[in-house]
Amino acid sequence: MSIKYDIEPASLSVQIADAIREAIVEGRLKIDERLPTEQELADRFNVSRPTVREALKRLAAHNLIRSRRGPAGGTFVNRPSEEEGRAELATTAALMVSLDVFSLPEVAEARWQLEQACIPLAVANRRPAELDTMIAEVRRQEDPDLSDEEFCASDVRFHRALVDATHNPVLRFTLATVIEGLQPAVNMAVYRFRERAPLVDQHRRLYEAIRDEDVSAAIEVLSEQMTYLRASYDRAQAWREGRDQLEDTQHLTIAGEKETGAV
Amino acid sequence: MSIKYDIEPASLSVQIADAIREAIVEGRLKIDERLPTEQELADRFNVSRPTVREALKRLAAHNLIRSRRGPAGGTFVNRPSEEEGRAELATTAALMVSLDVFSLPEVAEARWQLEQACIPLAVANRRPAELDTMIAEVRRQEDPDLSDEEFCASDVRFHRALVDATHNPVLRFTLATVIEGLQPAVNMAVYRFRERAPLVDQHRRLYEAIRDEDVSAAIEVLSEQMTYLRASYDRAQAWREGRDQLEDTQHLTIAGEKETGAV
DNA sequence: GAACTCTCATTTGTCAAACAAATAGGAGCA
DNA sequence: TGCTCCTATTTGTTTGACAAATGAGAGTTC
Repeated sequence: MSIKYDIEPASLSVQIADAIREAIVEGRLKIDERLPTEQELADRFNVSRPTVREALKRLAAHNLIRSRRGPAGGTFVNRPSEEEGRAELATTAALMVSLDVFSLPEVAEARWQLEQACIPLAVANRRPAELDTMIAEVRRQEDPDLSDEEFCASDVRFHRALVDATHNPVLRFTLATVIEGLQPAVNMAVYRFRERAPLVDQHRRLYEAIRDEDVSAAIEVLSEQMTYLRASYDRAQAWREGRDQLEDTQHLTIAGEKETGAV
Repeated sequence: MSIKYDIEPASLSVQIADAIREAIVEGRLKIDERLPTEQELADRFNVSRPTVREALKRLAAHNLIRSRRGPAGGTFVNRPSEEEGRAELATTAALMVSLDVFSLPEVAEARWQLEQACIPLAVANRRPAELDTMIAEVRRQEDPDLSDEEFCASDVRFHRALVDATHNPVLRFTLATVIEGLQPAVNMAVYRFRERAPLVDQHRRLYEAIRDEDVSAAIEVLSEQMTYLRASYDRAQAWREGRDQLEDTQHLTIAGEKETGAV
């Protein structure tokens, strides 16, 4: 299969997208610089405008470019922000776990090890802002009226604050995969199979350990939480596999498939 | 800025892409299932075929779909593979470091902590295959005739084998960001500022520690390597910042911008 | 009857020309 | 000077068409 991709040339829109992408990565197109107009690009590459537009949409899908209409408009090179990159990592990861590429216990083990790796730096570099966020989320999680969705979201924010406390952008970036991508999807898959109280208690103790600069205590709490979660994950994973047996063959209906009318 | 995105509706191609993406994620479109033809989609969404195609290209950019021509052709939902997901993470990360979103010392610190996190699992789960790969790469790195590019590539393969040894797909997936994305770019940025011999020696001792199931020794070697690299990174970072001062304003020339002739 | 070749219908890939919509800048005017 | 309106530019979208790939079936030959 991969051989086929080598011998037969990629479609024109792919070639053009790659060429522009390369120009951006190598710095020939600088950040915030304006690209030629679509018509000019079409002329230069000897293709039609729709083909150029397909290429640009490929790049836009990765947030490499932005477009504006009007005389001062055009297509511009986007400055890659850490935030947008994190979002892309997160959606990629969420897709994979939602389509069962990863099993829940695997996610649990990975998250455990990765968050553990953050503890020493978090203890060393944490600032009041992150501590405030953590304890605020703990208090929110203690509210029994909190919806399941909000509890899961708060859980994610708590763990993100832990990673933020390292004050290392690369760690924050990399762990977006598990914290903002995998964990939300996992949370929604398992929230029926666990209790809130133990988690909140663990969060509070984790906060206290970070606050008191006690690395080993923090690691201990984290291990405890992951041991607890692993049991829930096992139950949820079993349920997931059972569910797959009797999945109903839903007919294809794509959302938004209707009269858009006001075109 | 974000407000603007909320009030003004996204372009049609974005709306359609999101709708189809949602259908995939929610399972209404199953893996390897065939989507309606482009003309059918255009009719259903009440848009033209080029608009549908732009939407499909957005999804294709994320490897969510594939297309084939012919009677049995069409557009199909891709099974997301761990490998493709890793590639996407890696390219995203490589883009960010090549455009100076991250500083080299930050990358060093993150990589150190993250690889450390892999050591316990690697020691517990390593198999002969990974050990063989590691020692093979060490031997290759000892060859003084090896080109700089090949040495850097071997370095990446060695560290990837370390992560592979954990036999945890989520860890392998997540660390692709640093191992396959950041590290190659960093290597090319710093290879002039370090010696090979210490690195190869460290790699050999790291291999031996993993082989002998000695966690603390492995972590020790890793710390040593990161301490050594940090100095190189600092020098390279200083050079990078100096280079930015006098960057020449290259004129825009996009590669492949020529007569494609055989269209 | 089996196997081979050829034609054909289907579907994506690409092109061409046009209109719609947004918008910045300038002409005209008070 | 400052306001309004017009206009040119550029992306967004439509329509219609042709090119290229390719699987399936008809027809032919052994």
